[in-house]
Amino acid sequence: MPQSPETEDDLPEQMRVRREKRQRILDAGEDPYPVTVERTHTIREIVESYDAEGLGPDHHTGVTAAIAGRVIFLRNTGKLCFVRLREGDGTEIQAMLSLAEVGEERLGEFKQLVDIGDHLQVTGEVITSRRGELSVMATSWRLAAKTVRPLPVEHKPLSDEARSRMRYVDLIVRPEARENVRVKAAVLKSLRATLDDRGYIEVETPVLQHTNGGAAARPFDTHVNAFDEDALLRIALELHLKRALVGGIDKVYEIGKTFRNEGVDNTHNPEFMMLEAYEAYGSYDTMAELTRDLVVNAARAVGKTVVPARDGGTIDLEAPWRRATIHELVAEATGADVTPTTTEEDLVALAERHDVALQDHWGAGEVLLELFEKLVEHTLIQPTFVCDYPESVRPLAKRHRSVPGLVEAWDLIINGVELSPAYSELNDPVIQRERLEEQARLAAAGDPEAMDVDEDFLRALEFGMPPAGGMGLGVDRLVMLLQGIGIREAILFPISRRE
RNA sequence: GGGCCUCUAGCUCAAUUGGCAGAGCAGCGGACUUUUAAUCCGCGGGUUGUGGGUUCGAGUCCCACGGGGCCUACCA
Repeated sequence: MPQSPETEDDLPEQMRVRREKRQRILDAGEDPYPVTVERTHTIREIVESYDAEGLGPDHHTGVTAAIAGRVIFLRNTGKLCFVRLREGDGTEIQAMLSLAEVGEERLGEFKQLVDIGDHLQVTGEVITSRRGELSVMATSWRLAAKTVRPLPVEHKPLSDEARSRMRYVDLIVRPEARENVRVKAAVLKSLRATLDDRGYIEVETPVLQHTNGGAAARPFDTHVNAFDEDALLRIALELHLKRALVGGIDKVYEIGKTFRNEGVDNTHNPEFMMLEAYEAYGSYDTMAELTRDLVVNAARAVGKTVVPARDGGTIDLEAPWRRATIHELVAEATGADVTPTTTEEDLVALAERHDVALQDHWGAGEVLLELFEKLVEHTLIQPTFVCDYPESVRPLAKRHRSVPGLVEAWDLIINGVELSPAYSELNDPVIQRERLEEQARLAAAGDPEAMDVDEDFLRALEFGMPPAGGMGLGVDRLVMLLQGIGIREAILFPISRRE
């Protein structure tokens, strides 16, 4: 835990010692935090250039290198010191400091002043040690940046709390933490590449909004001082990307943060990365193909096309994906006959038989959705497109081309978790207004997640939005799936309470 | 929101029935020119989350508050 002691005397012993070392360096006329240090090679360049086994032990390459990295291991023996340096990508190399090469004074200072955790620069010949390990035999050393706080023990895992609160420390001591960062970057790069290859245009749209819309969620409140107006943080990207569609950006996507002022648990963080893509003249069928490509390409990009499932099995993302209607899935799970014409009364009775609690104001659509979420969703381990929802639970989707009462929408479930929704997008401004006004009635009745009537969005639709397919994808959840980790590991700096 | 668990040295964890607060790593001093979580000798390091209470005596028991976790509920 960070501390702010009143005086130096209050510092924990190890911090006091390290501060004293910093001061001693200053007193000796050296800079413990130089602007820059000499660096002729990255550690990676050296490690990749030499094959220590091929060279054999005690080999001298005759090549002099200046390298820098964080001290992660230190062995101060009498006249020969060993120090393991690591650079940001995780590459490590050993440096050796001998009495013969650096002299008694500098060797003594090294032992006195350098700690595990410091950033250190050494210059010397690239050699192999007597044990055959690729090393730099230093002729000089210099601190690149002094570390005044002791690092945690490398061999014991940090507590979960310390991991997420002090990710900077987690990244130093845990390779998986570093890997998660790089995997997420690779996933983002792959998502963009898949979309860019198909001719999609990336845009950015406002985070600060006047109305709540695009999803069912509680927003964060904020305030715009310049207008003295209250505002909201967006819960989805949808309504602005559709405005872009109206304007003729026929294939459009955005990757960005969205914010939902709701629960925090192992699959929910209040701010999270969302991808949404819209394609003019597409439909939820073309979005299914796109989504599968996005997920499979991302999986290939990080070399994880077969991932562990939470039921102990595995998921082969390259295998065929199932497609089933929500009615079929609920029927399958309950053994009851469930179809789009099943009455609300029968659905309520079915919920009672399966101990699914309902809310009074729900209609048939909400009851069906609740049955699905409580009885089916967590059982869908292999990738499944859950299709064709009741109109009332998907207010932004277009009516089904052949089944009355349904809309063309699907949810992709993998490993029991919703990863991606998609619609054939509603573009009739009259019906859209009716649906949003119904949402506004729910909001007025106290539903904190209901959407507002976004008059500007409706005005845009009135100018004509082409028929379109649209999809969304939770980027953090894709990383969770590929890495088999929770959301607090998939997000570099997840939310936590003020300390 | 409800229930259960947890918070002790820089880190990870011990501490019997309420009876001197400990270990490993890390740190400090010493030895060691080939170490890999070195080894050996010696030494420091604590407001036991915070505030109350019970008690001759509290890390331990009670109350309140705070942080974290799990389950549950809610929330796509």
